[in-house]
Amino acid sequence: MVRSDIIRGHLDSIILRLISEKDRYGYEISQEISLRTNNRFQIKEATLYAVFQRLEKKEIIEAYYGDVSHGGKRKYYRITSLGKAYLNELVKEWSEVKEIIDLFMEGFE
Amino acid sequence: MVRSDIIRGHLDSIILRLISEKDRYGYEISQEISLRTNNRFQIKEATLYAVFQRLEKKEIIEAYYGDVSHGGKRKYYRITSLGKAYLNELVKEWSEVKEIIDLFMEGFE
DNA sequence: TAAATTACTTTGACAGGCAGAGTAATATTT
DNA sequence: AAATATTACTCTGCCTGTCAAAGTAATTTA
Repeated sequence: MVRSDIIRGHLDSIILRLISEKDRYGYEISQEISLRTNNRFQIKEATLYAVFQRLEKKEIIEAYYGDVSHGGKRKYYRITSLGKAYLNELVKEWSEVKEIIDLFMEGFE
Repeated sequence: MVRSDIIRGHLDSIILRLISEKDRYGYEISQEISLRTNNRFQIKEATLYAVFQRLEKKEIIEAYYGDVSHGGKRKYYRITSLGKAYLNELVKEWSEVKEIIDLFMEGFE
């Protein structure tokens, strides 16, 4: 299980990337992250909804209520065009971050 | 220039890695990071010295004063054996983090 | 000798992430 | 039918890492 403070800062990217595939609601995203990472990483509820608030405020995503549910009312998020551009930047940034950290980490041992 | 909140959490790794090569002092590390990343990343002074304090408290590094300097008195840091083990973990963790984030980021566009 | 550079320290603020507690609706079990 | 589990979202208050800003001090260069 990866520490969450090491993923910190990349949550926007992960969540946006999932929403960019298709509109999704919070609980679904949480499950999807656990599934795809094989439980090596789990996002905490409080964190997830904080990310939504942040991204919505910046108009990177927008919300609407779904009609069906198997529990509490689902709030779906879709990515805006601003969000798409932002995600694009984040993806580029990620490859730069990898390069930079690898500069130091590679060739160890 | 990479945002520092995206590097956040990896500073311990970067700094420890540099100290593990040889004993180093703060100002030197700061210069070395700028140099190796070609100024794509610069560590802020306040941050650097906060990292030292944190790592020293956890006995991951230890300090001693150097004799020569070209300015203020140099405080050198060396990595402890505990620190070596810790760095080992961090390096492993980094490759896991890369894998996980790539799970989401790859195949975009 | 004044200014620039090298070198370290401290304080207070901010932002992201989290534990914990709570609300609500639907599904399952008893 | 009632109790319990699951699905689904929200809010408050705390913790930690990073940083801007300001300061101290010694050495080098102009």
